[in-house]
Amino acid sequence: MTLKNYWLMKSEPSAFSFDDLRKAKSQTTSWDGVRNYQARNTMRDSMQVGDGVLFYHSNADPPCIPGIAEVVREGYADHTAFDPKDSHYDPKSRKESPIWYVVDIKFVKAFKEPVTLPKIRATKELQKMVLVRPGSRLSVQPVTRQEWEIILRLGGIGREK
DNA sequence: GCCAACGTTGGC
DNA sequence: GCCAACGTTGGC
Repeated sequence: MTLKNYWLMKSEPSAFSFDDLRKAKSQTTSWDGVRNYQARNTMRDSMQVGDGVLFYHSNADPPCIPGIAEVVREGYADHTAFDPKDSHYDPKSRKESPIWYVVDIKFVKAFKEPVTLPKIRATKELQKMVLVRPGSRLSVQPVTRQEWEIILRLGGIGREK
């Protein structure tokens, strides 16, 4: 048995919001368009079905985590890289040797109260989150189990399952 | 809208 | 392999 891991994934709500995920077909989406190698590696190599995901709204006012999702499909090729008409098209990525990967995530639950970035910054136990590390811009990043539980408590969900 | 910090690109 | 220039991210 493998232990469940936790992650945080950033999205600009104007591009794709947590509510978009809730309303999506099967409440599921493929996390496409990521063009950063570190984030790619995380999705390709580390994220597993059942892992918990904090959905983060960047460039929002205030930036916040509105709720949680879960990984429902592990890393596979990002098809948007193959499509010349797609804004994320990358001619260097070929179907026989893809460069970019996605995972699928599914809506799990909205927080009673979104956990805002100022709230996270003000919470002592969350000072070491990758999210608030100075200079960190990673769009897919690891979250510790402790951080996960604190965020859920702040969001009003409490202990999950 | 500004701009600092970061990642990538490409000339040499 | 260095590093300047450029594009992007994302908080404010």
